[in-house]
Amino acid sequence: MLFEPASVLPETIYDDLRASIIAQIEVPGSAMTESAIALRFGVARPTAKTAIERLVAEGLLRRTAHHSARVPALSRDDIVDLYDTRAIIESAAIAALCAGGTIPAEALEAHRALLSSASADEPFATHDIAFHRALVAGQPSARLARMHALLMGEIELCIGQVQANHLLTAVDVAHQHQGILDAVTAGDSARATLLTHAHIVGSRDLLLAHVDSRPPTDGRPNHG
Amino acid sequence: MLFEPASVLPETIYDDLRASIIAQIEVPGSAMTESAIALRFGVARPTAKTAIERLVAEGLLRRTAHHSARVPALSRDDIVDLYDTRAIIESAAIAALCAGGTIPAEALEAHRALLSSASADEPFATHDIAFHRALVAGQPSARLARMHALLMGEIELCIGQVQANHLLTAVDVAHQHQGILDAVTAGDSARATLLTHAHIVGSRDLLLAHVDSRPPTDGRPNHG
DNA sequence: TTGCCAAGATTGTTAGACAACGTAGCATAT
DNA sequence: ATATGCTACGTTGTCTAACAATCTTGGCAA
Repeated sequence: MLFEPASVLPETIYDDLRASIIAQIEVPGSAMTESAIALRFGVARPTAKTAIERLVAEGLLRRTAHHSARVPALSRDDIVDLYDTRAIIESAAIAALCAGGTIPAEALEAHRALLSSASADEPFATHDIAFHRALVAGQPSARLARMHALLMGEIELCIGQVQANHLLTAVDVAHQHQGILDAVTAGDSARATLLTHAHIVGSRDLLLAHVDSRPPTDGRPNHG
Repeated sequence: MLFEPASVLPETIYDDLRASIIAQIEVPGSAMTESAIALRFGVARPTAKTAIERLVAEGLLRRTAHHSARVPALSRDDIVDLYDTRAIIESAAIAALCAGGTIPAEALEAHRALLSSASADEPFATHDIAFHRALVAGQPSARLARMHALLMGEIELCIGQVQANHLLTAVDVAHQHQGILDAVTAGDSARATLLTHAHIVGSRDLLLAHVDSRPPTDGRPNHG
């Protein structure tokens, strides 16, 4: 993903598990043992192991030595940290993109897809994420793109919640995206940075308000 | 490192190889095959493989499918990208540190060690790096610290060169560090951010001037 | 109730093997 | 002599099977 898809078989398992986690088919806290994954996909345990290790490296699973990997339940602090760091990285990336002044084709495509899913009232999280990924990928710094990719795994967990609970509509998101695109096209770096920051912090606050309104399903915040 | 040392044996190999690469015992371009590493450390090939994969993830090795991992020769563009991204991340981290207003104990310790190596005219790159790592680690955002750790692997490659060629003295570095510490202690976020940025960009420019003054060992800039 | 011990579960590590892929060198044809 | 295609080798990708080390859990005894 960041560098090379080293292999295809673990890649398949990785993709499948990743989708399961983000779609919250695997509830937070549930354990994923190497053996179980291996059995489920009909592969050897080491193969399942590499897939799990990739998800751990990406922050989508957590584990300690000799313990099963578990789907993390993001705390309020995690969400704040995640979005704030993302705002730093992505604002810098948009600023770098302004220097070039051209919008990547993939970003425009994702933007159109988002608009069409808005009128069809379909799930739009995928297109939202694709848009942001494309913008950052189109900017010249490879390291900044790498940082962003590392963050987006966990961010997808959050965006999935934003969409599932209808905290934002596709129209809202598309409108904010349009503003960013306009600023970049105009070469207005300050405005583009500001809008990007506001876009991200806005999503963060909506998600936080939602989390605060409904305390965690389990009443043990100080555990393990 | 970032999350958990999953295992001890690959960790040992990883540490050893990492040190070899940063000390430039392994010259850029040299190949490291899985079998060779396995033989050298007396372990199975998969064990060597995991160590190599960690180094690849950190940017200290590069490889493509069915090719040996190779120590990268950082290009001029790589150096610029690396330092500029580092400036973004680390400036943000120092700003976050100012909110707390307290200097981590490890940072002070590294600072003292740097001063003492200045008077003894010893290698100081280790303490320089430890100082920056400690400052970022002492700041509250776990994700920002993760980004920084990912960057520091390749940065160490550069700092090794700065020291080997005496582009900066330990006294210079310590003086700049002192300024950053003072600004953080005073809670002057703007000044701390500015000094951090200048410190990093200054190192970058020294290294670039050095690289420009002596063209690459091999006369093929447009290759691969 | 508390502490200890043993069994089960899980991961860490290894050995060995075969398959897939890339490269270099050789043989052949022009 | 040169260019082209093929073959053999080196390297990584992936798998199976097994043993070792470690953590947790349950039962038993004081």
